[in-house]
Parts: sequence; C-alpha cells; structure tokens
Amino acid sequence: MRHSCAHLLAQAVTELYPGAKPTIGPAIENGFYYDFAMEPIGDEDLKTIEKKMQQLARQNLPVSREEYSDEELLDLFKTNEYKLEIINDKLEDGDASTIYRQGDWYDLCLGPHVPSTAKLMHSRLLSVSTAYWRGDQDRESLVRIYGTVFPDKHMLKEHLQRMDEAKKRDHRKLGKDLQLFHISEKVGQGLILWTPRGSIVRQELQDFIAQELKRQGYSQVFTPHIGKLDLFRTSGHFPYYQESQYPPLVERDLMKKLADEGCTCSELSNLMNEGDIDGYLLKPMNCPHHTQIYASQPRSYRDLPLRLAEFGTVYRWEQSGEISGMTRVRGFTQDDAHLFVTEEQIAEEVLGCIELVQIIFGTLGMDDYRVRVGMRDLDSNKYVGSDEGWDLAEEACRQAAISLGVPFIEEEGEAAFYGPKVDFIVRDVIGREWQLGTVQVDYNLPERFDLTYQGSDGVAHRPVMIHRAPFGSMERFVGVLIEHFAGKFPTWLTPTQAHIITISEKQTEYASKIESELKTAGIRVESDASDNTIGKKIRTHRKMQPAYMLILGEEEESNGTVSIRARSGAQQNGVPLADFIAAIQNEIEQKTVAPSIVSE
RNA sequence: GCCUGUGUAGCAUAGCUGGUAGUGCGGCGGAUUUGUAAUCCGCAGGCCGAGGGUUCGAGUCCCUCCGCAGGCUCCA
Repeated sequence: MRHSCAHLLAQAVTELYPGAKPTIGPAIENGFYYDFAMEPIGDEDLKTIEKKMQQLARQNLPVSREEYSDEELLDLFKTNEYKLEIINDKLEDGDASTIYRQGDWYDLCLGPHVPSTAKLMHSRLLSVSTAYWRGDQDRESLVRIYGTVFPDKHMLKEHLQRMDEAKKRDHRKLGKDLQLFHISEKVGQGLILWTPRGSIVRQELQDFIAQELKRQGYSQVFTPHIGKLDLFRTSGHFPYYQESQYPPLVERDLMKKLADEGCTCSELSNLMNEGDIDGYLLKPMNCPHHTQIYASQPRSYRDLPLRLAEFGTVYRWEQSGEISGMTRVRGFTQDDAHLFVTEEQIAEEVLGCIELVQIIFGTLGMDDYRVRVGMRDLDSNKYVGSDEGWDLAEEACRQAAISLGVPFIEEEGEAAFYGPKVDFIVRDVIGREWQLGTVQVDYNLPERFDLTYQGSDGVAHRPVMIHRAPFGSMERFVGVLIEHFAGKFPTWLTPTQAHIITISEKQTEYASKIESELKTAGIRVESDASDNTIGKKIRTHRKMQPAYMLILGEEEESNGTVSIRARSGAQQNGVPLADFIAAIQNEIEQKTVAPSIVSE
C-alpha cells in the first residue's frame, strides 16, 4: 500500500510537472518516498501535489499488471535514462520485469500493488529533500518527496499525532528547556557545553560505570588530549584519516622557520604527510595513548588481561551537515577502555564487556536496542591485518553475541578498519539509529606498536587489544537518554531530586530547615520561597521535572512533616521528613527507573 | 561537503504587496501571603544571525558568509 502510494505520488508529479522523470520510489517504515529528476520544489508545492493525488485517488483508477518483452520495456521508458539504467541492470542479472499501470500512467515495478487508487485516499506528504541518484555523491541530485499513507482517516491522524508527540521529546528541545547543555556559535559547531544540570546527569553516569569497572578489575588512567603525529602515523590514523581530523598543530619555532623559508600551506601539509616534520594531533581516539601505557613496562602473561579505562575526550572533524545536537558532535568523551589480552582470553573478555553494556541498559530500562556484529567486507581492501587474525576475531565476536542470548545480526562491511566489532544500536525519536555501546577486537594496533608479553614458555607473544565503550560517548548517550526518559530522569540521575514549595512566606524558615536537612542527607534540592501562588509555583517547577515536589504549609510545619507530590500529580500528605529521606535515599541507591515513593 | 528550507530580546512568537519593531512567558520593582497546572500593577530587555548591494527609505527584495532543521553522502 505504501509503495502503491509512491506510484500515485509519481503519477501526480509527472502530471503536474511534465519534465519530471521518476526514478525509484520504495516503501519505507511508516511511509514511502519517491525520487524525481526535476527542478527543485518547495514545501508549498507539496500541497498542490497532495491535492492532485487525492484527485487521482478519487477517480478510483484500476491498477493493472502487464508483462512486456525486454525490447518493449526499453522502448516504453526510452525518455527516462534512470529507468533505462535500472532495466539494463536487471537484464544483466537476467531478471524479468513487469510494469504496473493506473490510468494512462505506468511504472516499472515488480509489485504487488493495491487493486485501485481509491485505497489511497488517506495520504500525507511530509517533506521534500534531495538525494543522490543511487546514493552516489558524484551523480545527479534528485528531488525526494517523503509521504505516508493509511487505510483510513483515523489512523492517519493518529500517526501524525504520534509524530508530533515524539518531537516533543527531542533532546535538542528538552536539553534547552531543562538546561542540560548548550551549544554556542562562538565556541563552535558540534562542541557541547555541559551546563550544571546536565553535568550532574553525566557525572552520575560516570560514577555509576566507574563503580562497575572497579568491580571488574579495570585500572583508571588519564592521558592528554594531544599526541605527536608520529604516534598516529604508527597507529595508521595519520595521514589516512586526515579528512575526519582537525588539522595538526605545529610547534611555533618550526612554523616560523618554515615561514621564513617561504613554505606554503600545501608544502607544509606534504611535509607532514611524508613524516618530514612533526606536529601534534588532537586525539581522534584514545587507543594509541593507551598502547604506550601498556608499553611502559615489560609485561608477562601473568599481567594479562590488563584493562585500562579512561573517560577520554576525542575530537573528530565531522562533516558540517552531519552535526546534530548531542548525538553527532565534533568533540566527545568516550567511556573508553582498552583490554590487553592473550588470544585465549578474547572470548571471555569480550563477554565481560558485553555484560557491562547489558548492566547499563538494564539499569536504565533501555530494552529497545539491537545488536549488530560488524564483519569485514570481503571485497574491500580498506582493512589492515592478516586474514587469519580477522577470522579469529570475527569468530570471537560471533560467539560473544550468541552467548548474549538476544537476537543479533551480522553485517558485512560494518567492521572498523582494524577489527570486527559488536555494536549496540538504539533509535532516537525521529527513528534515526545511533550506535551507543561498542566492543571491538583488534589484532592490528598491538602489531603496529610492537606490543609484547612474555608467555609461560619464556617467549615473547603478541597481545590482542579489545576496545570497548559501553555508553559510546557521554554526549550521545545522554542525548539518547534524554529522549528515552522524555526528560523525566530516574531519581538518581535527575539534576534536582526534590523541589521545596512553600504555600506562603510564613513557611520560609521551615523550608530552609527542610532544605538543609535534605542537603545533609545528600539529596539534590531546590527551594522556592517566592510569593507566587502555590498553583503558579507548581506549574513552574513541573517544567524542570524534579522527581518530587515537597509542599510545605502551616499544617506540615506544625506537624514537622512534608507533603510529597510526584511527577504524575499523585500526592501523599503529612509524611514525616525522616521517612521521605529514607525512601528517596533508597530509591537513589536502588537506581529505580521510575520514581515510586508516592503510590498512584 | 551537497540539496531544500530557515534565523526577530533568555524562551515562544506577530510583523500583508519595502515606510525605520509589537505580544506572551521568564527577569527586575511594587502590591498581595495565597493549599496543588498562570494574582494584579509597573519597569527594563532587540545594531530583526553577520557583511555587502538595490532603494529617498530594508526585519521585509538581491548577493556572500555563518548558524540551525530535514534529507543525501560520511561516521576509523
């Protein structure tokens, strides 16, 4: 049905814009799109097209399937080079093809389709954008129109409402409303400024994972934000990934000397690429630094696994058009760790990493994720390392994913250039997928840095590295988390856990007494003793989504109690302060996903 | 990076075919002292993203750049 509606869209467009050439128009989740080779159109044009589609739908044109010979097909589409390309590709593969016809319009298609256009009355065009023909940046730019269609009016309306609801939990909007982070044009694109409230969320998450790491025998390390170019030449990141790095920093004296010699920018760049001069790179990842910690001492098999963990901030030059909120940024902090292990330890250690991801996702109630095992693309040569190493590493990842006990898919070509990986992927409110946690096996870097350990046989062996980041990056993770909770964080994560609201200024003193007792108990609290009405104060404070509001009036003051108001509006009056403190401390300690002190 | 949109005070917005900026929230001051989703009055906030151009005159039209949004491409 969605695909049929794409046909209807193409019919409408070709009737309205005679020069437009339809290319492809598949169904996608919740809708469809169709790409046209035509002059760019705007949002207003969508309405016109939409009207035309309704008109065509109302005509109740029967949709029929027709078969033609190859020559006839080529003749039918002779004015549309895109369709010809498709037909020729199909002929090469030996596939037959059919066309579907409605009215005097027809399209190359395998079907199936709805019997008549009357089934397509309830559609809506959503947006117009562009795409490259066959997804190739070097080929023609096409106009892509997105739309959706439902069997009846009611379902269409519901779907559109759902989309509106989803937009309300967009982390970019909530991040602003809840004052969690800020992006300043003056600082730069894709560079996140963590404001005090957002920093609390991040710090709580970091503390949480640090605790788990201690339990699993990790060692905490710290490394600087830059490193010599040579370090990254050895790792293989420079100059081959230059496109996605900030340009290198060159020492002042050297710069001056080169300038005096009349060196041009391109000469400088060449000198750096060839290794004739050195400089420093903002680190695009933490692994090279960690290899040097490993190499700082002779290692024995008894030292392994050596697990080095760091919340390491890295910088990558993402394309300007790809930067988005907190989920795609240019500077971010990975909850990174590198495990140096023997080959026999790979399976167990990969499993340990994956369990860590599961603990985190479980604690936060995130169950809507998928697992992807990224394998190499056998046809590509962008990978480094031996085939045997890759085979072993891929098998280790596969086995770890299997023992995970959740469905996973293997995808060719999704591996890192240095090794296969297991990724945890979640969706944001708009349906886009983001890679969060990742575990990657790497035979390559130990080789490049010539890392060794002495085995029980007294001979030097090569360790294997495992890269892993259960959150992925703090920025992306918190961004996704904001949407996951729609800003209503669990008590342990929420920036302000209790907001104190007084009914009149008579309770100001009582409020500050309660406030200081809560603070002493380690509760993050905010107090409002302004002279606004109680209704107004509740309205205002609700917006910041504290786990609880404590309402204080004459009654509470004389009894030494608090009245607790939950986010839902549910309330419990006259609770002794000590009881509330005990309850909220327990909730924080347990990391309860949904605040539940007040029963509904 | 490419395409299409878009950019008005901290936030949300009005401003038609060009005549030199309104409103709400928030903030500040005052009145009020309130029992669960907006008490009243007053005040201060804008080089209308930046720069250039057309014009007697530009928030409005044109160009360049920057940011943002949706896609595309990319994501070691």
